[in-house]
Amino acid sequence: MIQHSSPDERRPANDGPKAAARNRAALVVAAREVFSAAGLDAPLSMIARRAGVGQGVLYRHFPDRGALATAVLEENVRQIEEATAVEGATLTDVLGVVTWHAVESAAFIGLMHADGAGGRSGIRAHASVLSERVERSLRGRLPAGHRLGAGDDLMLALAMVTGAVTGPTREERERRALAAWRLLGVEVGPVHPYGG
Amino acid sequence: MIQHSSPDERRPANDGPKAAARNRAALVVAAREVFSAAGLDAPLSMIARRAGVGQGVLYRHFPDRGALATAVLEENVRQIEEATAVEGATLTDVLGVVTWHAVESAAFIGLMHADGAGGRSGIRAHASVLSERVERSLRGRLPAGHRLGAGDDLMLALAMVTGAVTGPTREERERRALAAWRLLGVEVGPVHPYGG
Amino acid sequence: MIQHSSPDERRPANDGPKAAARNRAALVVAAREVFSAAGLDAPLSMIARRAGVGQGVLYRHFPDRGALATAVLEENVRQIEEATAVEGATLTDVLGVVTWHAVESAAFIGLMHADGAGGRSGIRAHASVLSERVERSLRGRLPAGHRLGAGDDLMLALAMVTGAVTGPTREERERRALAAWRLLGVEVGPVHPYGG
Amino acid sequence: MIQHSSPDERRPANDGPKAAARNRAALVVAAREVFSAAGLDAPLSMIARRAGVGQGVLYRHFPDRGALATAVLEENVRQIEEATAVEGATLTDVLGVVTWHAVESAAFIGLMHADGAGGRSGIRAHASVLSERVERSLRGRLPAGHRLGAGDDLMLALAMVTGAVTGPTREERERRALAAWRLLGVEVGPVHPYGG
DNA sequence: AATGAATGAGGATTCATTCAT
DNA sequence: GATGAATGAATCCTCATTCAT
Repeated sequence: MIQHSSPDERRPANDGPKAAARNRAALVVAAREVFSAAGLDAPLSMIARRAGVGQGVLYRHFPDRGALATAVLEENVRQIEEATAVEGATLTDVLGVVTWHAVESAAFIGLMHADGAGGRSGIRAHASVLSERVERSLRGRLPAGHRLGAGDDLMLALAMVTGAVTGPTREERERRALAAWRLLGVEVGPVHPYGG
Repeated sequence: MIQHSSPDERRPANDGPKAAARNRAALVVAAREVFSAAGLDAPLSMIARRAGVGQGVLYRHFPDRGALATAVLEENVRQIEEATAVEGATLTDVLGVVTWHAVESAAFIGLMHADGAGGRSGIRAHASVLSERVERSLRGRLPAGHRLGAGDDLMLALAMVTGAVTGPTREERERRALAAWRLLGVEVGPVHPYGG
Repeated sequence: MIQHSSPDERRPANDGPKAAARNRAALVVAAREVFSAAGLDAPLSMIARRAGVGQGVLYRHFPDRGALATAVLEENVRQIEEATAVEGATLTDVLGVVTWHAVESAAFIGLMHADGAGGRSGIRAHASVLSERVERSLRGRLPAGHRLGAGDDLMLALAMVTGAVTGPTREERERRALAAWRLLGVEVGPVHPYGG
Repeated sequence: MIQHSSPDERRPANDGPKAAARNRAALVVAAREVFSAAGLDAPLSMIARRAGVGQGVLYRHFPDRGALATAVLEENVRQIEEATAVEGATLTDVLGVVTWHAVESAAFIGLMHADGAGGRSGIRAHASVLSERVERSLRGRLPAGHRLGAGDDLMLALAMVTGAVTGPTREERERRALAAWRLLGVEVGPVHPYGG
């Protein structure tokens, strides 16, 4: 057992427990950015640094990489559900929000549909639950007789669009996402973060 | 100086230059399998082991991970081009071959279209060349007035299909690939490795 | 995936495969010393450094801490068995060797008898096998009617002696070991590493 | 400056100074259990949690791990002294109590005799004082001419017995302790926590 | 030309300790 | 006086890469 002490070395501010919620949120934001920029394998230390917290805080809030990734997806889904809940929202409107998230979280939104090779099954498990929540949101706004109404076509189309979303810049990714929807003959509303 | 080496230390046979080509091929095969099973981040040592060669041989043939990944894609492309060269091949036939490779190399075929964030730009650079070769092959068999004839639609569609290819088993992945093509209204021939 | 390269930075000598056996032995020696001085929880990096090898070498030879500890015990047992095999060796002689190892590996020889709380069960499992080998060695030299001949008394006595072996210096530990045997009324020969 | 604190953030009751003594006692009990179950290296946070207090409280009462371990031993010694103080107590009676503690605190009672390598010298220092108190207690009840009367034999025997106390269950440990005393030819009374 | 051991940097993870509330 | 979140150093462990043989 080695003691880690060095009791006098100045210590950065400790904002106390009040910071907890703020830190968690900062971590989710940082994770979205870092995962998006550096891939799902990005060093967790990079995320902690970007969030302005110590490594320990990251681990306190998220026991592992999967929990962090899941939290980002969870946040995406929450916003999609909010958009869906808006009075009079159409499928077109909701797809705009979904597309925004696909574009923004490009690097790993695909996980929501992936369940295959490559380990990471912890993420996948929860992702499939999230996927169902997205499907429920979309299906609730799907007009009768819509061309994506049959079988799995709705989520398959979403997987196709997110799969096609690549490119170095946000603009390029959005361009590709819209082109993909067009190819599927599906109308998409303005690409927004949420509600509206 | 003291003689340390004793001539009996067994050492695997050195088959001379003949082995070189065989080793290279074994590495590409092993890489396809390992990347597919364990993701693009799989340890290179795992690939060397699976190929039955030492680590050094891997480095002799492929200076870095990207070169290896590229070699796998290169091989895919070569087979697609062969299929295209067959007298009387239709777009439908060629798409069957393309789809086979998409299904088989699911884990990283997406790289062919990706050029964005996430490092690995070495792979991306060459991948884009390969992508163009695939496009040339397909476009040569594209009937006038085909719905994917305009702009980037052809490669976008391919990106969409490969993006939708997920799932733990080969069968599931093939099912999804075919469903994706169907949703795009494109006919696909039998899903084969190459020509025929 | 992050590359760890820095291909020019001078690299310490690599003596090649020939060093493998030497390294393994150096690690066992270093482990005995370090475990003995700093306890079973000593940083493995300290052992690697003391052995003059990189961390990776340690892990190549011993996948985990338990394997290393076991290797030290294994070596102890081997020497005890050698001492037993000497023509005409008496219990008294063998106990001298056993005592030497108890004194030398004080910090963790106790593991050979411990099987209780505190995790580390990987070590314990193998240790119990080693313990049996020691018992077999001793029992083979146990005169009929010896006071430790009944039941578990032989190994219990050994546990008692090793349990009593404490102290900062080798001399102090040997003094205590001999005092403990005396208290048990058992004669012990000269305290030697092995054979004779 | 903006008011961040909202008065509704629930905060566990602060029972005032009265709680201090209760907390200290709870910590000692928790420490005995945790050290016993998880070893002397168990995380301090685990002890605080088991005691039902915050980490800070642990540090208020015990500045470091050693202080906590010492407190547990101190408590053991106090009980042994109480047992000794009983009118008419014999060595046999007192050894019963001593044995109970040896069995109960198996994991670290050995510290009382250890003073050697392996750091933790803070604990050792105080432990040696405690060791002397135990010795005084026992010696006061040692009949003239007892076989453990000479030199250090009394404490050596105790070290031997505690060193032999291993095993996963309390029963197994007690069995071994009694067998060890028997092997030393020393009679031991009923194994009890304290006095009587 | 091949083998596979060695190096060591980098990322993951755990706790001891402090401190705002 | 108590709580428990935050910090960050230390340790673990894994490979990419080199190189003696």
